[in-house]
Amino acid sequence: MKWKELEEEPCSMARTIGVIGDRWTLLILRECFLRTRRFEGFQSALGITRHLLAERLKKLVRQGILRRVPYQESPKRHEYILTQKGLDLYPIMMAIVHWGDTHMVDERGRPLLHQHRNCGKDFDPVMVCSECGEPVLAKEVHTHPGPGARRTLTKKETPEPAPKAKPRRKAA
Amino acid sequence: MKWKELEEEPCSMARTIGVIGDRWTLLILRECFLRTRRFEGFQSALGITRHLLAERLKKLVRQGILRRVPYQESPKRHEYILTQKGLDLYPIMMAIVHWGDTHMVDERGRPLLHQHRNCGKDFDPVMVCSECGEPVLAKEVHTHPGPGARRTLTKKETPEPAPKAKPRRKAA
DNA sequence: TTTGACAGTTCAAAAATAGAACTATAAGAA
DNA sequence: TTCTTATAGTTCTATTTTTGAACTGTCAAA
Repeated sequence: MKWKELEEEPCSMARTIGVIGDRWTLLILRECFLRTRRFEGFQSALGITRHLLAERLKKLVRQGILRRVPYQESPKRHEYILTQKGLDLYPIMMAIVHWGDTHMVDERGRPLLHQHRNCGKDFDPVMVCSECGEPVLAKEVHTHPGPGARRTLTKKETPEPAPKAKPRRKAA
Repeated sequence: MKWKELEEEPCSMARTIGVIGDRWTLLILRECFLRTRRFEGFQSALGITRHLLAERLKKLVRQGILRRVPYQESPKRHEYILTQKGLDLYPIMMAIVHWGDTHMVDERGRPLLHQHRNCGKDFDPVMVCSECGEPVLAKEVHTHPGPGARRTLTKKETPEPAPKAKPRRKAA
């Protein structure tokens, strides 16, 4: 599977991964949410090669996640600002940070805390159900095909020549 | 920055990205949540090369995200099961899917719907504040250093030789 | 005895990334 | 005027990753 194809898969996850699913892109987006806007800012914060940075920024602009906005004439210079589509990535970023906070911290504790202006407290993100408001656990979720479905992902196009599913081995 | 170093950054996001932040790993994890457990299952569902699949599975096992469990003797065979640490990735997966559902669907609609067993309805994941229960918007969040902080990310080790920040250009 | 399922491993070729240098514009300093 | 610095890239080669395809080994069933 080529990465271009990913974006055409009938799977919202594959499509999203096709857009933001690589390490540098995720780190660039983290910087965006930390208010970095300029080429040099990204480069020095991340240590990414200038070549790759230029390429990734272009892709994010093409995808409508960042907007390239002029901030100075002669020489013309631009900064990169999150669009609404980009801002909508926030729950993904927070979910990633929260998993790291839970499973990847050392004895010193969390590197970064998040304060919710609304209530003034440091918080964790909690994923709840839009319908009943309760926290969602993986085990409580059943997936089923929606209108845009076809197959779950690539699945070799061959229509399963002979699905004979006889148990042929003794169980352990 | 090498990828090994990423995991040692004082940033929960960088550390998490070091573990799951590549395209194939995310797709493998998606398959895990769709109940795929075996090597051949992953391989045929994703079209990933066997070489990379073996490598990625090994890494996920090393990281404690998957457990390699024997399901048959002679020949010995194993399947890959999500640990609790792995199950905790669910909010990340759901956040990714939800962004795709919002921004990457075609006219046909969503490929996959998620039903919450608790309330019986198809739902969207909503990120709320653990303290006040309200949905969290990026603009309402203020980040500040926690106990494990040092710097936000790599930041060239040089301590800013001369940070003279005089405005030297006319604004646009 | 041959075939097929399963879970990998091996190896050459192609693609992506790293690292470093180079280009260009313009302001300010010497 | 010339030199240096800031910013935002581009270009080039070397290294690393990923792909694609074939190969290995165990066992069961035909």
